[in-house]
Parts: sequence; C-alpha cells; structure tokens
Amino acid sequence: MAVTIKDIARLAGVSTTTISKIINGKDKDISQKTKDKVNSIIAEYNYVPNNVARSMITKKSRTIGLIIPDVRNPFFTDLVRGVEDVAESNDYNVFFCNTDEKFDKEIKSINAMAEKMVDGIIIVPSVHRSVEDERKTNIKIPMVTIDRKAHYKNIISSVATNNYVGAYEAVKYLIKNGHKKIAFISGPIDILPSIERKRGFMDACHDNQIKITDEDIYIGQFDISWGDQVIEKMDLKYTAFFCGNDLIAAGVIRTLNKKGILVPEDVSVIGFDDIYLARCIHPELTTVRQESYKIGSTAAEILINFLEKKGEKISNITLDSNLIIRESTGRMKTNE
Amino acid sequence: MAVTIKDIARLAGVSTTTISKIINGKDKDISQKTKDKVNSIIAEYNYVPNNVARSMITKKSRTIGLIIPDVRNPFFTDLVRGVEDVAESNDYNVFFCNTDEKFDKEIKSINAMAEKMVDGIIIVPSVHRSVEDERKTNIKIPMVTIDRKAHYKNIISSVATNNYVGAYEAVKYLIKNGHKKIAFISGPIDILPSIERKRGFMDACHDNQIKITDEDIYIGQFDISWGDQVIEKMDLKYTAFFCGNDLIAAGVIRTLNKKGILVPEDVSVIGFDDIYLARCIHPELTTVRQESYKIGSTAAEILINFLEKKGEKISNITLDSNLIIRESTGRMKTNE
DNA sequence: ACGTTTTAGTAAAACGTTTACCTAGATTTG
DNA sequence: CAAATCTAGGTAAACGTTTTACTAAAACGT
Repeated sequence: MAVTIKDIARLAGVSTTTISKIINGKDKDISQKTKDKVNSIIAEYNYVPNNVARSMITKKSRTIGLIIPDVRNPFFTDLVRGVEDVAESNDYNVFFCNTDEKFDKEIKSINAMAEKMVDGIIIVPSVHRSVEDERKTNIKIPMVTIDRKAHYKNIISSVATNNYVGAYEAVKYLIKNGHKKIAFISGPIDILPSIERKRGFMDACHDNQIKITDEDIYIGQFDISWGDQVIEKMDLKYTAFFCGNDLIAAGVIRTLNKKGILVPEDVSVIGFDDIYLARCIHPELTTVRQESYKIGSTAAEILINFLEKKGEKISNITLDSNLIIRESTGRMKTNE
Repeated sequence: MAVTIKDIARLAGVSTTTISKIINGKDKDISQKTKDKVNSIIAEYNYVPNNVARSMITKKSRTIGLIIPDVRNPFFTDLVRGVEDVAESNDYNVFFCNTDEKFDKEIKSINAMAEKMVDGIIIVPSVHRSVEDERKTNIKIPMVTIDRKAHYKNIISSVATNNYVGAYEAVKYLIKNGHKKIAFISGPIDILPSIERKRGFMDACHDNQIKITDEDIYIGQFDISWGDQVIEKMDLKYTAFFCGNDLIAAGVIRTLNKKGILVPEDVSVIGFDDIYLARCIHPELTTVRQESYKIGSTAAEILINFLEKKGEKISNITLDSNLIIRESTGRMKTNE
C-alpha cells in the first residue's frame, strides 16, 4: 500500500522518531546529514504522512466545519469564500454543510463534524430552533456564529453586521427623500438580523414622525419569489419598500415592473447585502452593503486564533454596514 | 476526556469487541439482553465513536473532496449544492476548496485531501494546467471530473453538459432569426467547454453559410467585467452575441445599454448556463440551460457508488442542454 | 452418553503516527 | 583525567477503534 513512516525509517536506516521529528520541524537535534538523507528518501518514495493517524494522537485535525443554510444564497456564498480563504492560508481544510434552515439538519451536521473531530465550527444558525435543545447538546468543540446568534454553550464569539444601523440609515434616507408610506418586506422574523433590521426600520420611522403599524411589515422568505409574491398580492399604497435583502428587492422590482410601476419614478426600493446581483438588475439597486466576505474571513481568523493560541472567548464583533445609493431610489414625487 | 469504547466496555462488563459489533450492526451473535444493556449505557454516557480511530483501521473516511475554481460563480455554486446534497444523504461529508483557476492550488488541495484520506474527489479542473505534471501526480484516490476534463491517472468518470450541441442550437437559432454578423464572446479557451462551444458556434455558422474568422471570437474570462470590457472596446459590427456564459452576457447587455444600444431591438444576446441571474436582468436572458445541480449530484452518485460497490470505471456522462428563449433575442431588423 | 453444532462472546494484534523518556559516544570543563 | 554536558538520535507506549482467530458453555441429535 501507501508508504508509511516505517518504510521511510527502514530505508533511511533510522528510527521512526527521527523521521517524525524531521517532518514536524522538531529537528534541532538531527544532523544535517541525516536530514538530507531522509528528505531525499521522502521525496523519492513520495511519502506523505497519514493525517488521520496523526490526528489520532495529537487530537487535532486541522479541519474546521462550516454550516450554513444554503450556498446558493449569494450572501452565504461570499461568507463561505471568506472562511475558506483564511482556512486555506492557515493550512486548515473545511467541511461544509447546508441546513436549508432546518434545525435537525443543523444538529445532525454538528454531530457528524464532532465525530470527525473538527477542531472548530463556524455556523450560521438556522431559523427555527429550540433553545432548550441547543442548551442540551453536549459538544465541546469551539464554535463561532456568524450573521445570526445561537445558544450553544461552546460558542466563543460571533461576528455580524450592525443590522440596526444599516436599516436605520436606509430608512432615514428614504424619509429624507420625502417618502412617508414605507413598507418593510422582511425575511423570516425570528432571527437576529431580521429583528434588528425591523427595529432600525421602526425607530427611523418613529424618530421622523412617520406612522407605521405591524401591517406595514411583511414577513416571508429571503428569496426572489417572496419579493414577487408580496407585490402581486398587495394593493399599492406605498411609495417606498425597504427589503430584507437584495433577493427580495430584485423580486419586488421585477414584479413592480410587470405591473407597469416605475422604479424609482413611482416607488423607491432599497435592498440589503449588496450582492453582485444588485449591480446587474435594472435599475441598479440601492442597498445596504454588508461585508459578507469579511464576516466569513473574520470568523475564521478568530476561530483559528483561538485554536492555536488557546485563547479566551473573544467579544462579539460587529462590522459596519454602508448605504450604497444607486438607481432604485429617488425623491418622492411632489403632488402635481 | 471524551468517553471511549473502552469506557463503555468496562461499564457494561463486556469486551470492546462486543461494543464494536453492536455499534456497527454486526450483532447477530450478541444476545438481546447484552445489546439492550450496552445501548442504554451508550445513550446514558453520550458515547459517540471516534471516527478518526475508525478511519485509521478501515481506511475509509466517508469523506469526499470537492475542488472547484470559485464558489462565487453561480454555476459552480449549484454544482456544489448538488454534490453536497447527495453526499449528505449517503452519510458522507465534503471537504471543499477553491483553486481560483490556479493549477498549483489545485495540486495543493489534492495533496491536502490525500493526506486527510478522503475516499474520493470531485473536481472541476482549473484552466492552466500541465498535462505532464498531471500524469506525474501519484494519487490513487478515485476522482471524477465535472464540467471540464483532466488527465490524472485515477479518474474514474466525468460528467458534463453537451456543450457542442448547446452552442450549435443557440447559434442556429440566431441565424434562423436573420442574424449574419455574430460574435462569440468566449471565456478562457483552453478548457473543454469553451472548445466545444466554439466548435458548436463555428459549425452552426459554416452549416448555414455564415462566414466567420478568428477575429469574431473574443477570448477572456468567465465574468461580468469581461462582458463589459469587450463591448466597451469593440466597434459594433455585430447584430448578435453568443456569450461563453451568463455572466459575460450580463456584462455585454449592461454595457450595450450604457452605449444606448437596445437589446433585443438592435442586437441579440445569448448566454450559457441559465443561472438564476438570467431571469433577474432586463431583458431576461435567452440562454443555453445547463443542469448544473444535476452535474454535481450525478458526479457524487457515481463516485459514491464506485466507492461502495467497488465498481469499475464508469463511461463518461454527458447531460443535455436546453435553449431557453427569453427576451434578449429577437428577429434581425430587416433593412428599412 | 457422546460427539457435534450453535451461541455468545473474548484476547490481542493492527492501523500509522507522536512523544516522554532514555542513552551511547563525543566534547568540554576543572 | 574524571566528571559533566552535548549531540544525535533510539525505545516503547499511547491514541481509539476494528478484526481475526479462538473458546467455553449450552443445546442438540442419535
């Protein structure tokens, strides 16, 4: 079969200890001559150390797990790339799972990763969850949550965007442009980002004497078709839509167009995330930019740093958002 | 530390062999009484078998590696989801790497996966490669390529779309609509899909007495900005563009619009892939649909089947493409 | 009553590394 | 020149499973 450390040892006429020391750089008391010989034999026989044997004794796998709802959501795609990049540059590999927002899939993935002895987990917690079950799970693996929050006992940190401020600024901008009838087309409301965005929306309205009720908040999914649906069914009493994310906004604009309503002339639309799609649709989307790649990369940095330095829990990190004004918003038409 | 099989054995007053047999379902000669006892102890102590120790002896990790250029390309995103889904439903986990089309990153990833003893690898080979280096790599892990082709010795199968037919049909459609000046805005040309699409483009032209030269083929990258660039620089002598993928097409349309050229009134544009973006841009994109999710899921099925059944090499699979006619193409204006 | 088969297990080696602790000889020190 | 220290490694246990080969006791058939 594959060549093992024993084969190399035999061929070099030394012990496996010596080989082990050399391949792990703990070679301060190995002579240069021996090192050279061993290295050339390693090269010649194409020896690559068996990491699972190694993991077994070191208890480290240099692997991290990444659990997200669905890669196909471009926001998550960017996150994924962020963590993969910093993992790779630190010589970690990443296990990757989709939960489709299902809590039982999340638990199953966590357990699978525990069995495979990942060193740490980065997770976007799924939507519907049982705090009780979370507290009950008994995994010790360090975990950092991104975008949303969870209640596992082993969470060492979390990184997310300041959703409240992002939403507040976006809605304030709408109001400054004369809009008074504004709806919030939200994604699922039982996750932190939605809650914060809703809070930002409401506070911005209140602070500017705009009256809103729960009726003005439409709760659905984070996808294009929810944007389509909500506009199809709605009687149009709004002049502006603040959307839970860009996908929703894309659907809203598309269906508005189908109904012959012009964006931004008749109504303004703002998204959230600033995925690349925002600049492909017409009109280009005004949106609240999140640094999704950075959320992922920061999380990976925190986790790996914790693993290597045996550090303490890190305080939670919140990244700034940024209102990007493009073409889907404009001044409210004055009554002619 | 974590509870091990030995702990359970001791607590149950039996040998580790017995425990092992029970947790692996090889329990035909274990009494029901013993089984019950052991299972309750396992539950009570929350024992989960250590998969790395297990892998060490079974030589199986129930892990597959997935190597692609970049998750952020929506076409690859779908592939990824396809493989992850079937992996998950077969109790496999997936390691995931991006190469950014760099051959050395590809090799590095393959080696990392070999060290971690993945059972098999699914790969979209990167663009610039050395056939020599490929042949030289000495990995025994079964591999299936998707979308493109490679020359590793351990490839057991490959799955891809019939790019030739897809391109041929698309260009034929353009020609039937009266177009005579057609350009092919290609991605990198040294990979099979591009080669096949070019061949389809050229054959469709020749078969219909449309003259084209190498000048009519523009080679760049598979991204939006390449679509932008090519249109910015070009003097517009074409009435139709067949694009290497939807991203390119999106850039082409966007920049055409900026130049005041109307799609499809002035020129027609066809993409390739049918990513979700195709239906978000305006006009909605006519494109050649690839079943990207299915490419991924099929590859995973083939690989897993091979691993479990110890099968033979599978003949290569090519999936059909489908011309989806939307709004970005139209009849050539007749000379007024 | 005797040999045979079945039942319900067990002991120990093996997988490929790492690591804590040794050690033989060479060199330095006093 | 004996003792101490360095140098360049080596020995063997350990990690947590699976697996092969074995066995004691019970049940069975005639």
